[in-house]
Amino acid sequence: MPRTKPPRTSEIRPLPRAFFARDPRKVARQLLGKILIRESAEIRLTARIVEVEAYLGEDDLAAHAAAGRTLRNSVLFGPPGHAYIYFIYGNHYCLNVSCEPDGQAGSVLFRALEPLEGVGEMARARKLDLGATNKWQLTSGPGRLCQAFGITRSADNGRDLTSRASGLWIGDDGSRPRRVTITPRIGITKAAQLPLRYLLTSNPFVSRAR
DNA sequence: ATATCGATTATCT
DNA sequence: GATAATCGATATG
Repeated sequence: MPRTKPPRTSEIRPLPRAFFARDPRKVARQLLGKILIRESAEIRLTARIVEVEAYLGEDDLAAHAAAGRTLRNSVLFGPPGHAYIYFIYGNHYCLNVSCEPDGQAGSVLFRALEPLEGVGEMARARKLDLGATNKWQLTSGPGRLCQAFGITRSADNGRDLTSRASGLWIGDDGSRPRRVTITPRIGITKAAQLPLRYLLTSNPFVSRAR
């Protein structure tokens, strides 16, 4: 059955750290249908994860971990379940969650969300006039969803996404995706053929192929 | 409808 | 100095 109404807060439980201490491909697949939550005294934003990509360890030439550990990518090599945020093209932030056990690199990139709660706030953050027709523009892309959620590297890199207390976390409301499509990753030049992009089949909130 | 391009900066060669 | 896990705008069919 379609989920048109937002889940109740009490029904959403944080994903445990063990969920992320695995192969990014498995984490990516299972993150579909989960919920990204930003909450504070002033704001509550929730959105369902509808599109992600897996980035593997140092053997994955498309991954930031490919060149080994640096100051920028150190979160990738740390404990699982933490936010790795990077700045790209002089304009945009992108959000990953670290995977694999501590010491081993790997992550999942958040590419698109389906907005649930706080749509007005997201539109304000995106500087968009919200109409029924353009709701998908809020969070259909890795840069867009970060802007909608106010995610920046300085504020959020390294944040623990398994803790409600962190104010940015990933929850499970018990829903299970109906059908999943797997395609090559988008926007990369190296290892571009690997099928590591996971999305909810026919979901209108996924990003458009570029 | 698709194609191309400029913005703007952290990071790496 | 070149590149980049992008986006939004403009040009063209």
